[in-house]
Amino acid sequence: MPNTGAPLEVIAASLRRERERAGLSLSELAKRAGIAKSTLSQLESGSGNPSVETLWALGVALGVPFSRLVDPPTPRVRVIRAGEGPAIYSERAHYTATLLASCPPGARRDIYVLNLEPGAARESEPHMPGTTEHLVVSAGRVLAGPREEPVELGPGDYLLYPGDVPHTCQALEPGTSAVMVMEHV
Amino acid sequence: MPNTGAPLEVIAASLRRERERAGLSLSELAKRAGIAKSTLSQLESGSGNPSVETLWALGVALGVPFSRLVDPPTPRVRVIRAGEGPAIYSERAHYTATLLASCPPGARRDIYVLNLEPGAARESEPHMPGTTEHLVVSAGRVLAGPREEPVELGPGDYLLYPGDVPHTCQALEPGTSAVMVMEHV
DNA sequence: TCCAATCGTTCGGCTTGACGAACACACCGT
DNA sequence: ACGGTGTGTTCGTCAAGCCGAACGATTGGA
Repeated sequence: MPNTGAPLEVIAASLRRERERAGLSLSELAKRAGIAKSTLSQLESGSGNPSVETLWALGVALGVPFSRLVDPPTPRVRVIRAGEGPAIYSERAHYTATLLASCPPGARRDIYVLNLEPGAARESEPHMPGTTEHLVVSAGRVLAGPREEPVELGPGDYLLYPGDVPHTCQALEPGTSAVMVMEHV
Repeated sequence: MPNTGAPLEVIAASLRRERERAGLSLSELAKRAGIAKSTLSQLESGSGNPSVETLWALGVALGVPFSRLVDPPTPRVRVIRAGEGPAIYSERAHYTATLLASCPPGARRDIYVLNLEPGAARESEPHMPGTTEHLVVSAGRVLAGPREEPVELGPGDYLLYPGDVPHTCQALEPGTSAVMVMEHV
């Protein structure tokens, strides 16, 4: 469920936050971005519906990526011990996925720790279009990737593959574990 | 270097790409998004400078996050074997960071594999404001986190901490390795 | 005290994005 | 052949974003 919240208030808040963090005055930022300071004033006050070019110029002048202005910020510190955290089991494939960092507003990726045992492969149907998966093996050996062209990986190996096509993930040794970053770009 | 390329052509291309992927006609999408199809037509043709509300409505109707429309897409499959790939060394701290997936347009995260040996801690100065770091330990033990409140982690443990304040990372056992996701939200 | 500079706000104007209707075109069933 | 429905386009009108200037408020120095 992307696009949470009303964009205009978020933009207003983000704009003011980023500007103050940069230590710029409203006038100074407006000058650097090449827009009228009246425009910026109205934007920060929540009134107004900026065009993309205006927002873009502000993002450049602030030195922050565009999306920082339209998505709210993120939390602070968190620890999830091994074995803790929300886990997803699959008895069919001896498969455990622990969700470490779900996709909060402002991010577009999930981070999992996978614990796999040899046996039936975990066959995944396509996810949301545009998804890509990053896999880094911590221990053991896995056979993973697109269903037509899987790749065998060992400890330290890294694999990038599209998540919006059928793909597979299978342990080749006991005690296999890996880190997966699922990206919803 | 955020915000590459002119936004309007990117938006035009993204809009058409996402619409065709969703199997929607221009008229149908316009109706679902609650905007005039003439507006959408001009947007996809590259002319026009849409307001945020317009783009937002289109993002919702397409079921894609806002930023997908303003940033270009991503590649396909890649493998980086353990020991390969661009590595960053630090003889002071017995520290090796291998960049697996840099931050291409469309993504806002870097993925590293860290190989650490006990010794001097790696002290990091703050990165770009808004950066957060995710750390998953593969083997060994590490002491990492904000400089004032570091956390000790073992295999499978996960840690989230802000990257825009001073932080540290130190191996407590030989042969320590971890996966780090540096996020530039 | 007074002046100058900077802050952020508010007020007419010009420009432009968004809308709806009309348009040409392609396809399908009658 | 002929309506009928779908596509995506172009045109004129209206509303709104953006701009520049003027404004009151605050600060610091002469």
